[in-house]
Amino acid sequence: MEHKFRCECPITSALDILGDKWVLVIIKQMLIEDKKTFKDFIESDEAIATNILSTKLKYLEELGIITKIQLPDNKKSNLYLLTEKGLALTPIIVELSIWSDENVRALNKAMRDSPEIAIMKSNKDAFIGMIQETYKAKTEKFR
Amino acid sequence: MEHKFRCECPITSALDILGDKWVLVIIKQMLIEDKKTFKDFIESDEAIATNILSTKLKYLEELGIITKIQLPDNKKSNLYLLTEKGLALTPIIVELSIWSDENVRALNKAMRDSPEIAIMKSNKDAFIGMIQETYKAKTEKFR
DNA sequence: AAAATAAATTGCAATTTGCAAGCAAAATTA
DNA sequence: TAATTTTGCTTGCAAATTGCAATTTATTTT
Repeated sequence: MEHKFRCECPITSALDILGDKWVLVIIKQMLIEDKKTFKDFIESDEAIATNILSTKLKYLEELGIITKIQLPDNKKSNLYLLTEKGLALTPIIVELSIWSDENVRALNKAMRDSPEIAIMKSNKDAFIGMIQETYKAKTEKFR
Repeated sequence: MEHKFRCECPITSALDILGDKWVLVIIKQMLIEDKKTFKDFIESDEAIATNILSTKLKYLEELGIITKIQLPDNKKSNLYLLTEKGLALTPIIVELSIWSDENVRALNKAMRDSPEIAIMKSNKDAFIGMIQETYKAKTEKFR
């Protein structure tokens, strides 16, 4: 459980947790693509390998960013849900979205455009709040 | 120069570029710790290895996130400066800062607290603008 | 001219990521 | 109820990335 941090800097410490190829992708999939089960993540466009997914889900649970839930009527599939700590990553996801739209599009010709990007930019806080409320509304029945 | 992207998602594409242990740390060091030369980065708290620094600086230059500059009076040390594309990462750095202050502090006892965090939260946009303007003011003499 | 400095590069070890296959428990189908 | 499929996860091994230590080259400084 004890995490290794490179130094005393808050930003670097955040990146000690989030700074890798998969962690924020998994958060994004939960937050805005409605992914909840192991299967959901495996079938996503990003095509994460099962061993890596398994490792990252455990890691995120240990850090309190997600929780693993067993439904009473289904003992096979688990549900992975964002905690408040995980939901609080929404502003970072939104800023990544905006930066990407403006600066990565030229490099990735295949990138899809999000119609919400204009709304997102014109009223960031409202957009962030809306995403978080939508997520809570969709998941509260499982908790 | 051609970058590999995992899929069509803008957020994942941003993370294909930024999602690793070092890229955003280097950006942070330039933006708010005034690091400009190879030596500056090497001597930082994060203690990046020279081979990795060298690789990442080339990578960031290729992507147009930083530029490498030779001063006329010094042919030995190079200056690495953020481009507009790099400066546009400021909101992401600020959001990482806020999330870390609220959610990582408990895990990293050694983390220093930033007195600016209250101002940062109360007026995000102004704070972001201030950081960007300060950076531009400090670096314009080299361009 | 000699020493020191900045910016790398190189070789090798350790860690992380990725692929393919396998496996156990639960759920579905025949 | 027996056979099959699905879900979540583990394991073995290959490939890629990261890290350390030593070396190198081109400038500056002494």
